[in-house]
Amino acid sequence: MAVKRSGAPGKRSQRTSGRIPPAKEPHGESPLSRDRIVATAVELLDAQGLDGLTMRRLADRLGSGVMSLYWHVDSKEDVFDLALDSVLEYRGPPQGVESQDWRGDVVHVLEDWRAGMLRHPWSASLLPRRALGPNILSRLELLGTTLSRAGVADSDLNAAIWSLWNYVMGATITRASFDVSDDDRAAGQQRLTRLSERYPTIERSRLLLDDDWDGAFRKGLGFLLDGLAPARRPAPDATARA
Amino acid sequence: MAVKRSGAPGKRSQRTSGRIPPAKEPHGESPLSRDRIVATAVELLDAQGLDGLTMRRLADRLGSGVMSLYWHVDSKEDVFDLALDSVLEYRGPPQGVESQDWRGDVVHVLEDWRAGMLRHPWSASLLPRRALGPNILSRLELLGTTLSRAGVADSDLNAAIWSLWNYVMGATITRASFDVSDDDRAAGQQRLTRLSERYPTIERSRLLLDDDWDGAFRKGLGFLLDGLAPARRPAPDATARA
DNA sequence: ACCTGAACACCGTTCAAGT
DNA sequence: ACCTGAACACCGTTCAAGT
Repeated sequence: MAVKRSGAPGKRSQRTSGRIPPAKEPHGESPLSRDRIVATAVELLDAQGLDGLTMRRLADRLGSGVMSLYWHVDSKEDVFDLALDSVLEYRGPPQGVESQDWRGDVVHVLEDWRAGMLRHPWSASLLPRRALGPNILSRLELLGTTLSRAGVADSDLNAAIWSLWNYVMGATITRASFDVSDDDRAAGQQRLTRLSERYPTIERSRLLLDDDWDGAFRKGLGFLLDGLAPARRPAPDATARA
Repeated sequence: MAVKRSGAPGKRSQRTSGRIPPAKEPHGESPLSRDRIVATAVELLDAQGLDGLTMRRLADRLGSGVMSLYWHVDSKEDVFDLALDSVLEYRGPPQGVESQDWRGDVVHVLEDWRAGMLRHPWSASLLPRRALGPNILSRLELLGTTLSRAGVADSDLNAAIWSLWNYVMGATITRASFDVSDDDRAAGQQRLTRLSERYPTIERSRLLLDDDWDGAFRKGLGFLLDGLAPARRPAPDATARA
């Protein structure tokens, strides 16, 4: 029964930030560092996918021996956690402004989230398996404040947050996985057509051929937000009506 | 660039069904068969999780040499596909009845789906990575017909199906992953509390402590269905309006 | 403080045989 | 038709050393 560690700081917590780099970070044979390892891991994951990340390959790319990595990093699991969190960093939007458009705000937060994950297709499927890192927590926080400011009642807040989380994660994981090959989907639909007497409804609606992922994401999100709207407290200036 | 095969029948498609078993399937050293391999793989996955499935361990459990498996099965990937689809089998509900309660119907379909995946926690996270097997297609078909019968317009049908799919997948994957350890969530919330100035909203709402998964699932699904309701065509007997 | 190679206990799969 | 062991090219990580 593997127990997931929730991001314990690790034995040696060395932060590289705050010290001036020796003016030679770009390439060259710079010394190993936690940050460099994580950055290279992300490169490797982007290029080769989840299975492509290997401690040995990672060391190769860094021009070091495999075991050198283990000085900076606890395990391969650790590398996954760090890579994931580094990729989900969020540069907040103009937070000061009190927007009037709550729907637009929520949509923006979630589309940014989705886009961030799709830029690193391995990240979406990795995320739910891992402990929630600081960057994920701050995205959840942002979602929470946006919804709260939009007027969602406290008693509905958690359910609202999780329902949006579920929607975004489901959509993004699905999209990132299917995106591998469109031929596949076409082949799938063809198979469907051949079996149209078994799956008449989704065959008729051409469910597997619809490739407007962004549009479908927005439309479905619209449904969910429509359903969420009544959960909002009546705005101060609106007529109260249960 | 790994290409996902969409369930091609494989070189040797041998169906065991339709022949009378030699009256000794239960244990004993029955001969290897595709079905026996798949069943044992599911056992192993249930017991040890995704990483626990190994061709070598699988062969051990079956009392055979490793390479014997490869006669019945193309690869480990193949085993995953077969195990997944076998677990998602759907014994349809009383299909004949024309229910009046479209919401109840949809909720039932989706809760059954979720429950099925949670019975095999590895299945949810595996599903989106794989080609859609026949059993998944028939669940999508069932969802489609239920929505269609409920009156969802054809032009909204695909978006409605995918939004519900996204929701169910996101919820189930999240639940199946977090379920490993509750201590973790508690620890997470404690860390949150320590950092409450950074995440005040979700700290206050105790987002990470809420452990009523089933309730949250149903409530969020309620939001989504509320939003979906207007997408229905006015029922024949209702007053048409917009 | 940081890096290393040898070694261990594993993997999935190819291949050439066995019955 | 079905099963097998040896072998290959990999894994992550421990350990005992090196500087």
